Amino acid sequence: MPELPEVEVVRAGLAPAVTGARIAAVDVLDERALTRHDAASGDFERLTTGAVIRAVVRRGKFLWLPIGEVAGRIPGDGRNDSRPRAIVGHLGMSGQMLLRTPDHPGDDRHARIRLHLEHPAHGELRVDFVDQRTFGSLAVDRMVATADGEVAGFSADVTGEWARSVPTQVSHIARDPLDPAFDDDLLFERMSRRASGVKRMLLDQGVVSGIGNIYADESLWAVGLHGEQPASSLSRPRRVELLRAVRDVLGKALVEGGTSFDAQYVNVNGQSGYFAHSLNAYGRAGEPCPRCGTPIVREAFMNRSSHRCPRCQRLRRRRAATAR
DNA sequence: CGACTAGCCTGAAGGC
DNA sequence: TGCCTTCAGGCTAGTC
Repeated sequence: MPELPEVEVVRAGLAPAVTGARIAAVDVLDERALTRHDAASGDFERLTTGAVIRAVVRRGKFLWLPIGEVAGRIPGDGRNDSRPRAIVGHLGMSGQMLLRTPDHPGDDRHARIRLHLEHPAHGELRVDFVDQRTFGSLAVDRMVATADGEVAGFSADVTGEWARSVPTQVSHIARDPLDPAFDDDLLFERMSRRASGVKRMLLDQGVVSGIGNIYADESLWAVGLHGEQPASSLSRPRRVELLRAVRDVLGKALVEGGTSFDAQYVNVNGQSGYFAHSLNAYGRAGEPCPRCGTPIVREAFMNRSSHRCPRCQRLRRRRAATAR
């Protein structure tokens, strides 16, 4: 469930608590949480233990924590590679980053990885990576300079030496629509070359990141577009409209998620339904469209579901294609 | 290169 | 009561 707004809530909650903290110890409780960690680069525990967390950064649905040296020691493999590293995290479907006190009972059935931290101001604390369905993961990764030279993602501090670097695992992920460096014209241009449906494109993290099934459906509902409408068939004004809707939907969800956020408990499971009460199409099959009253329909799409209003969101075929 | 799909995974919910 | 199927869906790797 976590899409851009939920991941940003996690980032914003985590950042003040862990920035500047030293990783005193690491418990890997389930190796499956390290599926994206390249074992050849070194042992996850060894690469992280002793490191200091410099920031918490997000691009789309990816989070990363740049880590640096502490007390004269550079955590690493000793191969004298000075490129900075980061702990990269993806929450997958059910991942959570739970901020806890060190004495919190360790009875979490789905706790996969624990980071025991020492913060100069806040003392000892713990970050538990909890993930029921194990689609999420943590990894240590090298950082590379961003292709456009701009700040890599969203964080409070954009002046650190890591600010214009992105983990290699995230380098192929496009910027998200709320990123100040997002290139609107580049997106519109790429749409011209997309014969596939506009929803498929919205979900392609290499084109525009941060959007999942929920906010894709909501954005398409907002502008009255059918998800199977070929991206290349949209006029420029329609593309502009769609991007504006995406930003609006993500932004509103962010505000709502942010207001219901409890700093002591970073929950991204969607259980508290950050945005659930303001959904217009997603998950509302059979219920009246808030705009026209026609029942919302649910349709199979890419091994999941699409929700749309059959009246407001019609497929508009080109005249040439339907000529009889 | 773009387009598209299988597979990864667990727990809740519904049918019989 | 209990077994079975379906559903949730982000991402990667692979084919065409």
